[in-house]
Amino acid sequence: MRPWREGPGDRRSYHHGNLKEALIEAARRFIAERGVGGFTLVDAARLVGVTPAALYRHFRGREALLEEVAGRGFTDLAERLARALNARGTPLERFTRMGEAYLAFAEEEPGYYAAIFESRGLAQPGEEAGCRPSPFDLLVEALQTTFPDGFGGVAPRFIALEVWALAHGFATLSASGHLPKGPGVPDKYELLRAGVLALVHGAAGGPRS
Amino acid sequence: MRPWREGPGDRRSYHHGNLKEALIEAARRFIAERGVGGFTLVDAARLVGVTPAALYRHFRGREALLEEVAGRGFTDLAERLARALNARGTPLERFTRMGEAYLAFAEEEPGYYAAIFESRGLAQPGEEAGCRPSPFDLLVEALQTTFPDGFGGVAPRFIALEVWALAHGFATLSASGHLPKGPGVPDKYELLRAGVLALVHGAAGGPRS
DNA sequence: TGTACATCAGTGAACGCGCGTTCACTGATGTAC
DNA sequence: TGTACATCAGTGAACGCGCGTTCACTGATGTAC
Repeated sequence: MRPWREGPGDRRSYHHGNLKEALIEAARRFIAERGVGGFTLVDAARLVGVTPAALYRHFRGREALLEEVAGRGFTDLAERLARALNARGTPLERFTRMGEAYLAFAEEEPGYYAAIFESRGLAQPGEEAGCRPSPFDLLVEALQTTFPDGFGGVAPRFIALEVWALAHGFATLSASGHLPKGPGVPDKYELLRAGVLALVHGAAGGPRS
Repeated sequence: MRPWREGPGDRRSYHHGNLKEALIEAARRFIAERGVGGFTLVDAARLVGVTPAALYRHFRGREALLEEVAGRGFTDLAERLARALNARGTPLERFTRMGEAYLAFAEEEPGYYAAIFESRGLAQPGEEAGCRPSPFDLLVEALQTTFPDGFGGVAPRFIALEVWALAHGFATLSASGHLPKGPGVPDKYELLRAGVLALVHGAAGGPRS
């Protein structure tokens, strides 16, 4: 976490040149370390090598910066999911990789992940129509194309909520360190894969005994 | 949220008499409203009708109070789960009620729920042996007695992690308002019930097609 | 029952700190001529 | 190419605020005699 510009003797210029992006990046890192509540404008400005007041040239305030971070995270997540879904492989393989991409995003970008759920959530892509599909929409779509025979009369949105809750559960439990770890213990990727298959097939078949 | 003792003219006595309990109660409420990070000693003291300094007669500091709240929540949750598990009904009914009790706890006691996951988690009942079983232990035990035939070679702890992640996912998504609500939409209780059944049977049977 | 006194749970004032935000300012940039 | 000037992105000092924590204190309680 080296500041963009070093100490006062070392600054490249009076103008930063890329301050808005640098502040968003700093916020993302601090939220990852300390959570949304622990994030502070003063820290972000210091990391970037700028006075706290400089921030107000680019954002209306703390809340606006957080919203911007959440927006970036939202877009990033949607892109990752879409990429996994559109990759090579059988529909089931691609669907499985989408789940892995979700967990990987939460693990690699905990700042984004926290910011997203603090503000907007996963469902609303934007107010106006014509936007890119939201992560949740992508999940519903993926379920429909991966399992064209349906789920025994159960709505895809219902299954999507199950899958999403499971993935979110593993993501948050893992982030807070509450998931057991070790050599013989299955990790969250394995757990999610098995769980999603069970949810998908269990819904179609119902109880067996 | 009326203070325990009203304004200065109205105080029952110089000594509060029940300050420790009252502070824990106040903390629980404030954490429920604003999260662990948003909880403040000053607010808790004010709600109870006492100087912030009075708190230090009963707790070493903010962190100690939070730990106490987490401990209460941990015990309360374990009791609720055990009660659901030991009630009348078939094993499956009791197991189902345990899941409902978990969601109800997270909904009715969001302060406890947040405090638990901020500090200790669900698994460790205490350092020394001979403690009451933790909520997670209860879940594993319930799975074993409810499904004595096992899960097709899958370890009960594996299934327990799946079920727990699903329940935690619904609990947190619901708490942050990210679960769709409405007349025709299934609520989290219904979702959890269906999901748990799918997880349990899906694990035993594997993919069907 | 009444008095002296130790114990202890509160008070209230003060502290140092870091926060988000504001303001008048100044240094750098880039455009017009 | 050189100069004047408008624009704008930063500075730095200051603000009011609420926080957690400390300290010497004081009022209430309960016990010993």
